[in-house]
Amino acid sequence: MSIKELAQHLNVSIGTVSRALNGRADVNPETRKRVLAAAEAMGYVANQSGRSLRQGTTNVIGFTIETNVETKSQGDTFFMSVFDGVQAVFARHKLDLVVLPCSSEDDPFDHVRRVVSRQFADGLIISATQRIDPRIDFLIERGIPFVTLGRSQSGGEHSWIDMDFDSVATGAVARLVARGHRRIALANTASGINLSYIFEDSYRRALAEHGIAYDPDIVIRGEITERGGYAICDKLLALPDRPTAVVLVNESLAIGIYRRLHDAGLMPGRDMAIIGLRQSPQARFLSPTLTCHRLSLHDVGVELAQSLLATMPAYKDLYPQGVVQKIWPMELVPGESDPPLQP
Amino acid sequence: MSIKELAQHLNVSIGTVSRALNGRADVNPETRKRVLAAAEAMGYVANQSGRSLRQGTTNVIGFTIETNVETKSQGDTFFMSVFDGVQAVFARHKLDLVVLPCSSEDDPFDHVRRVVSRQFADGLIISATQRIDPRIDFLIERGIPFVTLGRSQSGGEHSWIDMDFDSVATGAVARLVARGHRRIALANTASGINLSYIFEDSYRRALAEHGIAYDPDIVIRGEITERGGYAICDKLLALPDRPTAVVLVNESLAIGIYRRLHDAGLMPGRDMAIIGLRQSPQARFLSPTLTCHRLSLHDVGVELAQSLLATMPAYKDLYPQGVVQKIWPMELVPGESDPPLQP
DNA sequence: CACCGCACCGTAAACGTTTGCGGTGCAACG
DNA sequence: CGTTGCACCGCAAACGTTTACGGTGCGGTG
Repeated sequence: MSIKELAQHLNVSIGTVSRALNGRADVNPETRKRVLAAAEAMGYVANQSGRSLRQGTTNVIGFTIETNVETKSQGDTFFMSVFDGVQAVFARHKLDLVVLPCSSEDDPFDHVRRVVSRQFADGLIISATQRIDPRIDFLIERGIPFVTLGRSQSGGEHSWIDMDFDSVATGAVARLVARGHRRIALANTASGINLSYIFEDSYRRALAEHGIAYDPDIVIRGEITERGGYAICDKLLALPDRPTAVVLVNESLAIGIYRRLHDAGLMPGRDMAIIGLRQSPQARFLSPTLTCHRLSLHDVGVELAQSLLATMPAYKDLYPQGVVQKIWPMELVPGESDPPLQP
Repeated sequence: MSIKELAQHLNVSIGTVSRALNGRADVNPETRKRVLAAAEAMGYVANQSGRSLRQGTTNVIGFTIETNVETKSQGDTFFMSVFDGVQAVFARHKLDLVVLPCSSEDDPFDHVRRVVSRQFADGLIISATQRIDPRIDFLIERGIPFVTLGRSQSGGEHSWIDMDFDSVATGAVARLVARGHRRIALANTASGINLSYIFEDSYRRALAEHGIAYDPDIVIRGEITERGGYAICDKLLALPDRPTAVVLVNESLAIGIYRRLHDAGLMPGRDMAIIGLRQSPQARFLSPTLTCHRLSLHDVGVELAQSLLATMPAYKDLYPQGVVQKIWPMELVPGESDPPLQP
């Protein structure tokens, strides 16, 4: 079912059919109606390869994720919610979202290079940014429109959306200090993801502001999974001078930490104050409830999509915001896991 | 950087370049080496649109998922593991996996139709199969190679992989009966997903085998989320003749059920026996530990990929298994959540 | 009546590949 | 030396679009 068949069925030239379908001006309204009707009836839809060969554009946006659940995971419904927001925007422009998973055996840089050379997409959304991320320099050099979900120190000016981990870390420390805590641990991720640096820097700055000395012994890095949380809590409990509170870089850790405390006959909150990151469905159902932070991932997705379009020449007029670098606010949701310290 | 530039840089015809790169026989080993070296050096890689326009093939496999987290979908971690297995197979054949998320505002059938008409992929993996699933008939009619993750009653013969929910349901009932339970509830999903029918049928059959009457009051359907679990448990606790055990169609429910029991001053296991479905990271860290079922999602992904290739003409010789319809075993992992009933 | 402008449409080139076909040159064979 | 076979390579068509360009016919204007 090619445009040629459709054309000779209608007794017009293929040029006219193409113009009619693409909404060009110089075509008789009457014939346009005929063409549209016939296309609908015969189920014609333009071949994507032919079209993109001619126009050099695919109408596809790629979203890279990493399938390494152990170290990079963001929680169980994180990406699904973001995708939903992204699609809400793209649907209005007849753009299709495709997710390009980078397998755990593959290198993220190689992955992006392959994606680019295969010309899958007109634009890319990159997640899990590293502190030094060669993908960013590469994409800038190649002139591929892209946005990252997460900041980086790499490369030149580019659009990114990130969450306000700075405020979360400093706010959590301040809140714990106000509640009498002085020995505040940090549970961080061991991966090179930029978030881990931002989070730890802010944590250290907040400690300094409250006149608390930084103690590397209570900054533990590990897998940001339930199992990782268990292991991290294990190490904290083994310390001679046990911390009274811990700030988490990821809410999945909370599950494991709760479990480890229970196994030691201790009670989360009372025996160790805990502040988690994002209000995930699981964290919401912990007992005692986890103090964490509200965040609309759907809206993050919307913002990602709009920022990407703003960098694409074809959509510049519709989204004139230019380069956007936005830190998304996270609002603290008080729970029962960080009560005032009992002397 | 087209094949033409590469060719005139090498002083050969584009045909020769193409043949050299594609490993055809009738090309001088010496020139092939030159071509490969030059392609590598100049960073040439064949334009996908041109190639697929000519050959009618994209070397891409699509995997549809639904981002409607509330009702249908498994979470991120479920699919990430599956993707990883799928890619392990595809990588050997230079096939690329792209994930095609169906937004929560979109209809899954329309989504698949758009995917097909856009000619994104040479083959498809379809998840979240409905009991009656028009996508299956559509794909068969169009002759698109595909596999489904999940059975269905629709359409003709096609390949599918599914998990052994039958054995899980009957095994769970049998185990609970052996431990003294007679009043066994079922927490099911309210969506039209085929799994819910299979699960409930098996549950009813198992009850009958043990001479227990089916009671619709203790079969509760709702969202398969933590919140859904809370609501379902709410209903169970409100019943005049409270069940002593509950079988779950999804392990996320367990989190909410545990929470609801705690809120009522009850203890999971002791006051209500619980058997979950899959051994997820969250479920593993519940306390008391959840009795559930082990399952290698990576292997499911591998099987999905192989079964799909078996239906594609180009790979038939490598994967000669034909139509495969496989029920994947799930092995019970005993936990503390279903102890013998105390009289 | 001659001319112009305009609305509409057909023609054909171009996008980057792959591949069947034919052609060249060389070695081997009779 | 003539013929054949073979290894290798160039030529050009084809895939399905989009789009610049030119052409036709018509109504309107001078």
